[in-house]
Amino acid sequence: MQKPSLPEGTRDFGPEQARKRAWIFDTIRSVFVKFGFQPLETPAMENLGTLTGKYGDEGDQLLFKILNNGDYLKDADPELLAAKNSAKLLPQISKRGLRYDLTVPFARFVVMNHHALTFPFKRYQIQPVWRADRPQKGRYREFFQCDADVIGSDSLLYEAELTQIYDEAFAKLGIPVVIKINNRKILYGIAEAAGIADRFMDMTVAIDKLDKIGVDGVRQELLGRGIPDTGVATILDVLSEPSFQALRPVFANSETGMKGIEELERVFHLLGKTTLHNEVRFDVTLARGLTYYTGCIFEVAAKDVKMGSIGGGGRYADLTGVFGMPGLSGVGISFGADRIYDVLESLNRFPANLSETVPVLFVAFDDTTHEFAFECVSRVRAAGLAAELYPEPGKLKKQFEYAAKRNIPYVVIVGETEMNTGMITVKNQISGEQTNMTVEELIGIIA
RNA sequence: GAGAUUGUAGCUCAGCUGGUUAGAGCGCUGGUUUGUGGCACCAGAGGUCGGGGGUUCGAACCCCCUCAUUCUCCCCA
Repeated sequence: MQKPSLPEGTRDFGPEQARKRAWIFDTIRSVFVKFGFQPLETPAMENLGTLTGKYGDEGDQLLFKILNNGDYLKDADPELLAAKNSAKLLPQISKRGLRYDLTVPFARFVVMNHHALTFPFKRYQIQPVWRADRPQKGRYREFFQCDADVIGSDSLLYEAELTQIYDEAFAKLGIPVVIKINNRKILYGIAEAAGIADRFMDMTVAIDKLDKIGVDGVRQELLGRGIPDTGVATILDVLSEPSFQALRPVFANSETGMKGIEELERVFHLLGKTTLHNEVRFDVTLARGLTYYTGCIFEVAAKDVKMGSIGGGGRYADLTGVFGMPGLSGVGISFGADRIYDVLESLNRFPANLSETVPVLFVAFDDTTHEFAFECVSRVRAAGLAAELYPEPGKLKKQFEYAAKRNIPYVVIVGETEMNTGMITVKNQISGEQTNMTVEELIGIIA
């Protein structure tokens, strides 16, 4: 007899948790639908070639690979095997992997189905993704993402609308957030102004850490990455600017940087015509790791809770290009459902009524009354309402304890008297009040 | 991949510098109540002390190995 356990970084979700999670998904989905996004589902596994090379070297490391079926070593190169060369051996023993995010499978889907799609194509997708990461606070190896992406339009309207979606969804979820916006073009402009356009990636990785390691930390990081003193000075100077408008003089010689400012200007202009519940803030230090972002980038942080970002996204000018279909611009956002769950739990913001299961439980004394109770419970269900009948007639104590543990607010007692008169005894579990009535009257109460 | 942390009953945890039959609270089962849950009281079940090896007269406690957890770095939702 072995002790059962779960793989590292995965979890079961009991009834209570599953209800709360369903509420999160339903809430987010309702906002997606309101903005005209259509549902999409893709397989848990993709061909490995679809996934590799999309998330950088580090991302490839974090992909879960699926071992081929059957005699998977049959075609393996003996030399590679002997040399224990895992990297080169991999394609010979694994041709599939678990999806790492929902964006790349979406791009794959669009390329495969572009003939049947109407552009701009707006889809939402709520499914688990897997990363072979080291689990820690707010980080799991299996977690759900809720994505909304538009592909086939470069209109900045969508940047504004996706911001609205974030704002509305988090308002509905009851989580106060800050929605941070930046633009990769602005980051590139800074790199150009600092004369280190070729070290763009190094720069973004470094300044992304500002709120974590401080100005001095960023300076060390930049210098450590081999960026010259003059460049570092320019970069640190820019980081203190709270407004993207102030960057205009810096971008005097950077066409890309100016374009970034114009894009943000347009997005904020549109957002200015609506009312938002949460703060939307330009943040020059927002960089985000994924390599394919080219325009606006988003990140959502919960206020008052120490947690990594609970949402992120951005514009990618050419995501489908790697699948042989260049020129399709896309923009999307993602909600981290598992972290949102953790935030709601620590904020104690889940709606109270989520713990209620069914409104009424029928209990009986013997086989005869049990059968009559079965008729009664069926009539309640026929009226479209949820109801349960305790499986065994007999001791009331046991049946009442069951009702209490299940948080069932009404218990109907069906005995000989009730059966003969048709007047069932209905007990309100919260007030303790007990009254006789017909099944129809009960239906009226719980409806 | 690197570092730290924790692992004792179903759950949360005590368990002294190594010393007899390893404890508590909650939960669970039965009873006080064969037409009434929460409260109270009574009784009871439940533990290879994560696993393996070692030191010792003696190990939950010390040492080594191993597995797992949680957290930090890297990176990310």
